[in-house]
Amino acid sequence: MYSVSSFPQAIAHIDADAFFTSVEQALHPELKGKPVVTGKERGIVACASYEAKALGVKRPMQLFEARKICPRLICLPSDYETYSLFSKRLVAIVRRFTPAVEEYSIDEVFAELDGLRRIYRMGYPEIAWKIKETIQREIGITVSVGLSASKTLAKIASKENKPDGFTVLRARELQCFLAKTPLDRVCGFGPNSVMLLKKFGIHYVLGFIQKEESWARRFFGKIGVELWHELRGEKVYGLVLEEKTGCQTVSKTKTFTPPSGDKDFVKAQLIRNLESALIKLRRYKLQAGRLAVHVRTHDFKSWGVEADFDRSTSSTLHAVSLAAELFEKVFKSGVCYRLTGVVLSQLTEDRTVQYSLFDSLPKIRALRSLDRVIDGTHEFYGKHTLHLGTVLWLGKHRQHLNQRGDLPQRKTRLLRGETFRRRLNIPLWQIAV
DNA sequence: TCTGGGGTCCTAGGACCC
DNA sequence: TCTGGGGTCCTAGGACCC
Repeated sequence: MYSVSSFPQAIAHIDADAFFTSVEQALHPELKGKPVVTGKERGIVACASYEAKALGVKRPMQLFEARKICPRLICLPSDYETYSLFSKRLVAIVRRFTPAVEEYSIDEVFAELDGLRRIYRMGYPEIAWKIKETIQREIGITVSVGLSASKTLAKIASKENKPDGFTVLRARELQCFLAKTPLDRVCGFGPNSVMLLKKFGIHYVLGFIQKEESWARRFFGKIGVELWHELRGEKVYGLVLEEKTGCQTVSKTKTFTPPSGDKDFVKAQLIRNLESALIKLRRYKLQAGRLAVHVRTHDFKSWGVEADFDRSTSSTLHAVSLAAELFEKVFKSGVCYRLTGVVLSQLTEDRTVQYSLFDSLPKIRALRSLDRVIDGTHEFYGKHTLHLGTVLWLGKHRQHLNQRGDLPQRKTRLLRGETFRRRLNIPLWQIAV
């Protein structure tokens, strides 16, 4: 099965160890050696330092739970902008060695090393080691590196000796190595695939690749075949070298406890998500052509529907009518829900406005100016200072939610009609949309 | 493992057409 | 009333990733 003694290609996977907390520790040396987590803003552990992990803190754990386990725990809010800067520096270092670099996520990079041996006068493992060492020296955080013939194998290898790991997976060692590699190490095998494989008596990766290719296709579809080849050291997935061009969707979902069957309340949750998603959309100067609305019931069943807007939009008041329409389709009375969410898709840049024959230009302009006011108010007074009236139904449960700390302690005043208009200083007809 | 939030991609099945 | 075969597009749902 593996006749070649070494792979013709070499792909390195570089994975930063506990990235967010490592950055914090690099920036604040007094945090080094201490149990640190980030995620304070959401109340769950987004990332735990190895010191915290050693004490049993895991991701995603509720913060109060984590504090129970470890009273000395240092909780920090996630500072994504700083982490992104570190991420860019890390990528830039790898690019010095080879132009074939994929930014897989904020803390992971793939690099193709083919053809570099002659330039650097060293083997692939030595080049990979040099990259690892340079990153650690220059930005002060450790990374784990895996080197093999395919992305999937390189990723398995980088996980092997975390943190600060360095694992080379050669063709001749593959069989031995995969005989001990559990299935969930494979990027692409989630809980469902693992469960199915175990039903066939397969518990390690070697068992999977010893099956026929047709078998992999039959039970695991396209991805199954791709992984089957990748795991045998046959490269299927190339590196995606293009820089990421913005996002393809913007979504916002939120779970609420306890679950509720109150239609107004559930709808208010949904509209609030819509507001948040649109704020984000406008911040990126995008507009959406399509909206999806989804809910999850108390017993974790999900439903969703989607539809196109009559024209691309980033306006809250414009979007809300379609959201309400879709909500009617998806909501069933007598059912308790625990989550609502929206997904905005078919995103385009905001200047390419498509006016239909029946759109009134002044009305569109009015909606835009209203959104500017809304965004400006949020910047000044904080998010969700201004709401659509529907959202006030949240107030029905406000007291209860406040006890749980789900809502900020803030007085809400209903601005309607004349007061609203005067506050915002916009002509009355603009509000009556 | 009793489950947070933001994403991407795949696929089965229905509608509709020839 | 039953009815072939094939194509495309769309929708809803699921699996998986970080």
